[in-house]
Amino acid sequence: MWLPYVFTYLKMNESDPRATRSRTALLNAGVETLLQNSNATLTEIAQVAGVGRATLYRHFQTREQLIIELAAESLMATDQACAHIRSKEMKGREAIEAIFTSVMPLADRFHFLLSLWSYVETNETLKTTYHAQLSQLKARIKEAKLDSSIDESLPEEWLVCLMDNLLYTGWYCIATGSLSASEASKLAIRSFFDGMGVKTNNHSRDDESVFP
Amino acid sequence: MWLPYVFTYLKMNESDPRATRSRTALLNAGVETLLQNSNATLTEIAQVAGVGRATLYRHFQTREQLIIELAAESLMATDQACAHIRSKEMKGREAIEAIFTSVMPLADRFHFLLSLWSYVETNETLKTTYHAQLSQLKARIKEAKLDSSIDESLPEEWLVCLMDNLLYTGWYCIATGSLSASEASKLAIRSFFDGMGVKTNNHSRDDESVFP
DNA sequence: CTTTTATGAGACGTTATTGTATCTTAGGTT
DNA sequence: AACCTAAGATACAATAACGTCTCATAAAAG
Repeated sequence: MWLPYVFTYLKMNESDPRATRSRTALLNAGVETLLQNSNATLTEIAQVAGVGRATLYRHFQTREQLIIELAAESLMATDQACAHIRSKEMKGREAIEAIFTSVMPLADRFHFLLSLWSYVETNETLKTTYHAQLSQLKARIKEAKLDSSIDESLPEEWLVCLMDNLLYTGWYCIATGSLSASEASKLAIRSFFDGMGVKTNNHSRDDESVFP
Repeated sequence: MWLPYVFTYLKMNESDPRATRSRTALLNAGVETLLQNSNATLTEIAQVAGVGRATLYRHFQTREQLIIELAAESLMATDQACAHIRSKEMKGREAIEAIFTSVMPLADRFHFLLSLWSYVETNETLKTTYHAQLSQLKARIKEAKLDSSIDESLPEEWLVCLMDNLLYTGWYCIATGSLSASEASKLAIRSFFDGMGVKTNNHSRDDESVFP
């Protein structure tokens, strides 16, 4: 499992099952609590985790370090969700559809990451990882333009931001319970390539309507 | 001009030019400062406004009241930007295109409103206004489905959230300087109805590409 | 069974921000 | 010119949250 090499703070033996249990509980509680309220206190996070506040401070030196590590885990989760896209060397539209399909079940983590971006911006390791992901995404967009899946006149920044926000839209609809992750990813793919108009020609891979 | 009837707190004569000047400066500084950092302090807001902190407290009883009033102004701004759509009784796709065109120059206010939603949720007047706007938007979407501009199988919640996020995408690109409000609204309209694929048929009103 | 170590509870100090109050000054009205 | 009133500076009190420290307990290791 990914080791938090981004910083070296460590007060105890991480292989002790009590320490592993506490740390995992804190990270999970951190995402859950901070997604609901980005100003949630450390006391609230510890309570949700079911551990003492002093224990939280044994695992994370400061509030900022907890958040940085939560952001690192979210980045790593989305990165690992896309690992098969790299290993299979998917390109263009195929890769973009796979990104939507793979990341949408993690849309909560993705949204969480964006909501705490001001913390992430100060951490060089996280910025490096994020920018590596962004470069790969831009390469896939460029390929989709070459294979005529995307109109090549469209600005790259708009396309990247649109993909981010389609993931957000999916997260929102999943969170409110109106869509499953699968439905949301299909709608995101359709929104991205075909828009919300009535379908008039058959260049979409998934031809049948998302809803009967 | 819209009077903040949502609450009756008022310590001084609002028609005094000094009071009007201070209040306007505080509201503008409030949006600017809180957009950058939703946790900005009242001291920071007063400094950006160029008024004393005590003056801020003469105009707004608490931090929360300032924010509620900022949200009210943002709601009113977007509502007034769409007034001509109502007065001309625009429907369906025409109305939706006009919404994008009218609101996009106010995308910063719109984004600001969404970022402070947790405050708004506690204010009945703001919620009422927002839900009235939402009902009108849903009516326009329903009309667009009837005039075959939107695939009627698509879920309403997705469509509404997508429009919100297209405005956010526009705001982001305007804020980073890569697009003008006009360019952004055209891209939002195209993204919404046609998606990012290569154009293969001519059902869009604005047929020429956004970019040559 | 003994030793080691992670943890929980609680006390404490520090800091930042909010909110209140007062006095003096200067802008606006009559 | 006189009067009224909005504002700026500053001091003060209260509160919330962060971060540190200590002691006793219990879980894990040997």
